[in-house]
Parts: sequence; C-alpha cells; structure tokens
Amino acid sequence: MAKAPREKNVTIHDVAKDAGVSFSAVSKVMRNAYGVSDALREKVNVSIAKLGYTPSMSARGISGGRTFVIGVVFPDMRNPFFADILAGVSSALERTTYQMVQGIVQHSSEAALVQSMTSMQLDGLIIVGSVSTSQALSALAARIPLVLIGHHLPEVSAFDTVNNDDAESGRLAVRHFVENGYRKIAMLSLDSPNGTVIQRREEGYIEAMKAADLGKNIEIVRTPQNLREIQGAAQRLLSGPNRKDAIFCWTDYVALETLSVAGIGGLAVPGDVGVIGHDNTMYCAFDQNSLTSIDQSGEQLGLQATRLLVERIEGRQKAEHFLVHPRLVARRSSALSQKA
Amino acid sequence: MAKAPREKNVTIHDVAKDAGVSFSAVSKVMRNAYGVSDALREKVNVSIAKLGYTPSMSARGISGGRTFVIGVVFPDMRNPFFADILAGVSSALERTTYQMVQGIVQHSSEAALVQSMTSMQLDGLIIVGSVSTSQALSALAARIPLVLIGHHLPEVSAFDTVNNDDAESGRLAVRHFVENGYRKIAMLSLDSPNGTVIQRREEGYIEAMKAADLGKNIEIVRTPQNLREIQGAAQRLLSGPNRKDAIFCWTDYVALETLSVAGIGGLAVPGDVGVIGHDNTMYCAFDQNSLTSIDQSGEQLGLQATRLLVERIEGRQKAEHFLVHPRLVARRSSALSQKA
DNA sequence: TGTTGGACGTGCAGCGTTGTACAACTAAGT
DNA sequence: ACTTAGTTGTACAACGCTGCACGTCCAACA
Repeated sequence: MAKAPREKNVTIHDVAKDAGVSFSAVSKVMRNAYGVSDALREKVNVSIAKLGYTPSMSARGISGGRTFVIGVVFPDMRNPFFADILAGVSSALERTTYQMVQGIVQHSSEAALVQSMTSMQLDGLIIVGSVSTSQALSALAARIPLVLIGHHLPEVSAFDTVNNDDAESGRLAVRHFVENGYRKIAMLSLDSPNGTVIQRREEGYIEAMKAADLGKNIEIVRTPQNLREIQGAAQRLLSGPNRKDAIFCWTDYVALETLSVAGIGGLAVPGDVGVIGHDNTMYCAFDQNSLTSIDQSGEQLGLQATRLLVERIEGRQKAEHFLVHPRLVARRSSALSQKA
Repeated sequence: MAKAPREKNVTIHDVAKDAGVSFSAVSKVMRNAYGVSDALREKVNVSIAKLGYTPSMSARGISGGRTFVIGVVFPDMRNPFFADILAGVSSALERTTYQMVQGIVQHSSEAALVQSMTSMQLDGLIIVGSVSTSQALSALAARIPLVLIGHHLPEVSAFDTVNNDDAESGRLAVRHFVENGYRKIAMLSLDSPNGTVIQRREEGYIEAMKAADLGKNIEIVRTPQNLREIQGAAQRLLSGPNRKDAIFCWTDYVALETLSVAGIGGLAVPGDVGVIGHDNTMYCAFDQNSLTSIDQSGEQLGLQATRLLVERIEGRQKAEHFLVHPRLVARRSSALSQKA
C-alpha cells in the first residue's frame, strides 16, 4: 500500500514563476482570454515550452472549464462495425482541439461506465447502441451533452440521435433475395436488451416479406452474441425438411458464421443458400467470403454524431435527428440467379 | 457559444446537509477511513442512496486520491486481437473497484493521447504496441504506474512489460510449414515504427529457416496496415517464376487477405500455397477460412498486464516482466501433407 | 494640467474532493 | 470527582485550475 514517490507535474504556478508573472496571467494565456499583450503571451509561451507544461484536465473540469475530451461508449469491441464508427469520430475530430476516449461496456454496466465518464468531466458523450431507457438518457442529457447512435425511440428532445434507416435495411435485403430468386428467407436476429435497432430491421424484413407475398415464410430466430448459439441457430435453419434457402443476418460476423455452417454442412453458397450480412465490414470483400452486405456507413454515423455533439457542446439546445440511408453491396453470397 | 444550463451534480456537501453531518464525515465514509461509527455510516449511506451521489473523479484526482480508473491505450481498433486483450483486462478488473477507459491512437499521436489520460489523473496505464522510445516511456513511468504490452526492449526497470515470445512464434510457423512439406516459405510482415514485436517474429522466422537449411528461401516483405498494399504484396509473392508455396503472415487479417488473393488467382489452399496467420482471432475458425494461426492468447496478456498494473498502483516498485508462450493452432490452410 | 477611458495584470473566490490536525465526548481507572 | 486514553466527529488547508472584480498604468483629449 506504500505509495510510490511520483514526479510532480508542472503546474500553472511553476510556469508563472518561471516567466515572472502572476499565475492568473498564465491562465489567461491558456484560455486565450482578453487583455493579454503580445509580450506577455510570448514570455509565457516560452516558459510553457521550456517546462513542458500541460494543463490538468481534472482541475479544468472541476473548476467549470472545458476539458476538450469527449467520450464514446459502445457495447462491444469485437464487432468491426464499431471501428468504422470510431474512424468517423476520429476524422471529425482531427481538425479540432478535442481528444476522444472510449469506454466499452463489457462486464461493467453501461450506467457505471457512463457515470465514471461523466464524473471525469468529459465535455460530451456519444453512446452507441445504448441499453438505457429514454428516460434515463434524458436525465443524463441534463448533465452532459449527449448524442446517441442507434436509438430509434420516438422524438426525444433532450439529446440528438444519429441512425441508420434500419427498416430500409430489412427491406433491401429481402428485395434483393427475391430478385435473385430466393423465397424461403429467414432472418438471424439478435436477442438484445436494446430492442430498437434490431427491431426495426426485423420490421423491415417482415414488411418486405409480406409485400412479396412471402408472409408464410417469415421466420426470425434471435440469439445472443455468442458463437455457439449462433452456430446452433444457423444449423437449425439450414437443415431438416423446412430448410431455408436464404438467411439475412443482423450483422456480418453472424453471416460469416452462417457461411461456415453452410460449408461444413455441404451446402453451396449461393446455390443452395443465399446469405446477406449487415454493415459491410472489411471481411465481406475477401474472396473466400464474398458476402453481400448492407452498408450503413459507420463512418458517416460517427462523423455526423461528432458534428452534432460539438454543436451541442458549443451551445445548441434544440435536438436534431440524423438519418443515414443504407445501401446493399452485392457479392457472390446472394447471386443465385447469376449462377452459371 | 451560449453555455447550456446544466443540472448541478450532487456533491459531498449535499449529502452532508441531507444527513445532518459535516462534509468531512461523508468523505470519511466514502474513503472507509478510521473513526466512523456504524450509526454515522448508516445515516450517510442512506443519504447517498437517496440523492444518488457519486464522487467526482476530477476532484479526487486533483486532491491526490485514487480515481480507480485505469487507461488502456492501443494503436488500432480494427485488429480483433486487441479485443482479446481488452477481454483479459476486463475480466481481471471484474472483481475490483477499478473501471477502465480506452484510448485509440488513430489520427492523434500516442503522446497526446497519453498526455490527456495522464492529466485526467487515471490511476495507471496499459499501453499496447507503443511507438514511443524506452526513454520517453521511462519518463512517463515516473508520473504514472505503467505496464507495456508488446515492448521487447532489454531490461527496462521503470515499468513492467508483458510479452508474447515472438521469436518463438516465427519458429513455430516455419517448423510447422516444414513438417507439412512446404519449402518456399515467405513472411508477410509489417512496416511499423514500433519495431520490436514484429522484428522478433522476423528473427524467429529467419532462425528457423536457417535451421531447416532453407536460408536461401528467406524472403520478408513489409507493408503498412493498408489492405491495398497487403494485397499487392501477396499477389507478388504468389505469382511469377519465384512463386512461394507458403506464407507466414504477421497477423490474421493479412493472412485472410492472402487467402483471398490466392482464391482470386486460382491457387488452391493448402495445395498450391499454405498460409499461417497470427493471433488466432475468431475469424480463423470459420470453415471458409480454416486458417492455421499462432495463438499468443491476448486474453492472458491483458490479464497479466492488469494484475501487474494493479500491483504497481498498490505500491510495488521493482519491475516485472512476463512472457507468454505462443502455440500453433493447426487448421486446413497449412495441411499440405494431410491432403488426400 | 487634469480627466477619461482603454489596455493589461493581479488578486481572489470558488470548484469537490482528500487527509491531517484537532475538538468534543465517553468510559474506565484512580 | 479527576485524570487518562480512546473513540468519534469537525475544521480546514491543500490540490490546479477558471473567470470575475479590481487596480494600475499610460495615452489621448479637453
């Protein structure tokens, strides 16, 4: 328990002493405040550079100033889709003074993580795929600027949202399958506490199935995010007398697992079964997968969310809701009709 | 620029007023300090629960206490290997009071990110695949408890390290190829500013090639982390008169790309070319990849790093260095000899 | 020469904690 | 009743900043 002796950080006082000015003057320079002569600024900057001073975020935060750090919270780090979102956030932040830190909800609860981040006085938060209620999120939004990615609930006004049109995703998949001659189209969906995103995708699937007069073929199987369970579900859909000839998967790695199960079971893709994934992550394009997938442009989502968040930090009050339109990227895994 | 009116957070003072005690008393309860009666503790806890009080990390940090938050910094979020490390960290933290936040070096420099995290008064830092010099890291370690994953430089004493035996990885790959009848074995490596990890892997490869009397076949191609360049490099290795019959890739997605290039080029795996990846990430097991890979157990690395970091935070001074031994997981992509 | 006002620096009161010094009270020993 | 020691709670000075209220100086103008 003995505390190791740590080097003291350089503070604003050290800089002030070195430059021979008051510490408030240094603070003014740091904040680009009014009433600083060029001479003073220069002196202070020299000392800052000499001593390698960097301001303490904690102190900034506690005394009401900006920390210029935003947080991005997401549920899982295995899905490469989140990397796309982060790339968008990252590039939106590139020309600003903001830094970003991430929080991944794994064992810890979303609430606890968000609590930690809030109490670190971050300037704003982007939460991806939140499992909290609108009510809890509104309460949170009263304490910190907030943007949600993947939160479809009707007309929240305390925070902004950025969404893919997930119903359209479902419709796109079904229509593409139908155009390519598939009929017994199932959906492999997610058993999730955060309903809305996946639910919309299911609704789009159902709607398009009915529109194509395939209502009797509708089958949705929900599994948790667990390879074993996904595998089992895919196996069931691809065997027995009621075998499906096409599967729309809620995210790419489920689709890749489905390809794997089909291969092991001796089924040809796309001949015996078509597969469509979601998110168009980098693995789709590999020749051994050649997976048709629906692109919701994670990068766009991240970019827009960041734009909205920064606006909000700068003072915007009125909520904005941004919708991204998905597009289907066709590859071999759904190309029944083109098949020789 | 108008600042939105935000709800004030509940502070230790609010709790004190509600419970009818001094604010110091509340602080004592929070810190489990000596000299608190059960009655007092009870009263305070009731008020805390009632008001939903949570301490401010910023204030804690500034006044020298623990924040119970550690940071994990890594270079990239697309490589699923890092998810394995985080899973390890996460599970090591599960039974403790520590929270974790992540920082991903993308556009921002590692130094700037680490600076931000340090100035947020995190209790400790784990850096994965650092590009900083040992010298800079030692300086950093003087300010904050530090553990490095993937930093092979000799005998640093200011911080702990956790490493895979990367030379052994290279040897394992070559030996396995040789045992399976491959001879013209190339290595697809990384063109990286952080040399040490990949360099060791290359050294292991070279050493084993020489030991197998294949020194004249040694060929190492380094590319940046960019699918286009990787693709080009794989294509070159797999065509022309000097075509290789086996490729050891520094990480799995490079190997998956190599499988893809082989497929497009009409080469059979494992018949015409064998492929081995590194990290044994989840995609290896899919039937369409069935990629032999070297498992360095990211989860172990994360687990051990976290253990060491917590020890250091609690006061350990002497450096420790932990080495993990890799193992090869054989799948179809390298099974030349077993081929019918 | 006196006055006004703008430009520039300084002083200081917070911000929400930690942790130490200290006061008040209690119970036991004389 | 009187000291002693232990136990419990309070007061308060940090910590490193922000941002406002002032004080000082100097130039320009009447």
